Amino acid sequence: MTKLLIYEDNPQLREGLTMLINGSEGFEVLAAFKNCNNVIEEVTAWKPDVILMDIDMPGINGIEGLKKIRQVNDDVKVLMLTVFDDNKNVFQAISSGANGYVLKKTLPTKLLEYIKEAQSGGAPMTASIATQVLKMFSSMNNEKGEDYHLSDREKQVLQFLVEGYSYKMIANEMFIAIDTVRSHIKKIYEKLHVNSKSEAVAKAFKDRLV
Amino acid sequence: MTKLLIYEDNPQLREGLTMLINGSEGFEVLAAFKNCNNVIEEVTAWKPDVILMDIDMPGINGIEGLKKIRQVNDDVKVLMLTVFDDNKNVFQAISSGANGYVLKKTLPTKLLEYIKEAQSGGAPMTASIATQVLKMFSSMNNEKGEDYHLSDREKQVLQFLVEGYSYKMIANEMFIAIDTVRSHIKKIYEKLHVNSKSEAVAKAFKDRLV
DNA sequence: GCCAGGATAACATATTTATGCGGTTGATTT
DNA sequence: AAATCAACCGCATAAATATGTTATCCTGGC
Repeated sequence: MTKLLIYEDNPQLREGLTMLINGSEGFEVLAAFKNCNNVIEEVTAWKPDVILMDIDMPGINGIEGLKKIRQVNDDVKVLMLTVFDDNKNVFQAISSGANGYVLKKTLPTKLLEYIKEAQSGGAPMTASIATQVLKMFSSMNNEKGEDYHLSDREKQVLQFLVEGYSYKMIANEMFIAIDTVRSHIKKIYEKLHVNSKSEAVAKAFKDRLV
Repeated sequence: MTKLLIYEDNPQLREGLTMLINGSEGFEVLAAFKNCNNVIEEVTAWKPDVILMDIDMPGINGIEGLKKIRQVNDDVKVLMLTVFDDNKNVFQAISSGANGYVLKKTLPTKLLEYIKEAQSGGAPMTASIATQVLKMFSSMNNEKGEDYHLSDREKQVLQFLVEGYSYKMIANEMFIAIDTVRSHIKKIYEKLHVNSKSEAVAKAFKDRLV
């Protein structure tokens, strides 16, 4: 028997979800709340297997509710519900420890599948969410920004800078004179539009040149 | 009609997949190959909607095959198949432009669902894969490393360093003497175990202190 | 054959940074 | 009351960095 808690501010949807789930074999809604004001106490008292958490709630929103839950319980599976599939929320929910992220419009029978999937350690996501997650992922390390037209040698020097090498050390590593290192670095600064080592390093990280 | 290509070195599985898919309403396997040696030519010639790509193949493996495909075609949906759900492959596949990632053991009917999902722009993943993806994600930005015990003021100074400010500018911004800035920075270096501005900046990025 | 651009190098100079030492003050803890 | 610690400030010195200018060599493209 899968025991659930529901957090959803819309009364119709809250009731609807409760009815749907309670009417299904193997599921039981322990309680349903309209806000997260006492989420910690409620979760510790009821000890549910899975929590359905609406994201868009007045007062304490779903993400904050999720964070509160994770302060006291890492085991309960939390399935985020939302009408929007906007980027920011997905990312935040995931990094805050959500176990799944489903759109409200995908409700009817699939939801029960998702709940089971979450309970058994999976990470259910509706297709559109999964796509977003993959996009974020692949955009995160996409092809080391080839945009500044750094020459091979300049890229090499920048790499050393990022690793904290001094000019002298770089000259040694690359078997060139320190003055040549200077020349390269000056060129790099021009191309990156910076004027100090640490700015160059910061830019390298930000633009994933390294 | 969804048109597919299959890349799978195991003859039994290759045949089995072809049979299964061809026997299903609305799907057609254009061809099935046992390696990726001519993947570019094959894909351009057949123009499939979806490609099933085994990861663990001798010679050119599935990831490399995927990369080759992406050199010439960004539209075709590529669904990776594997027996293992090891971390490295998942990550590589995703960043190389895979549209989905499913375990071979989840084959029978679900696979057809996954294919349809991929074709319609979704990102089908088996539960265990999705879990991994989420884990990677959340491990990537977990709780701005509060581990170095930087004081509030030190964090502030570090922030300025990251933004490329010189000591003098920091002193101005913070309404303190430049010597105080020095003191703070020295303390920061001790705590971060570095000994230059750029190293501190690099560490700040790496450990997500900023 | 000429030209652009990358890689190399040298020299000079001003500024910034790193490091050592010293100190005062005020808030918090023990 | 003593101890601790963050925040503040000063002075001195050596090293590293930033900036400018100039020049050679080599390579690939027009």
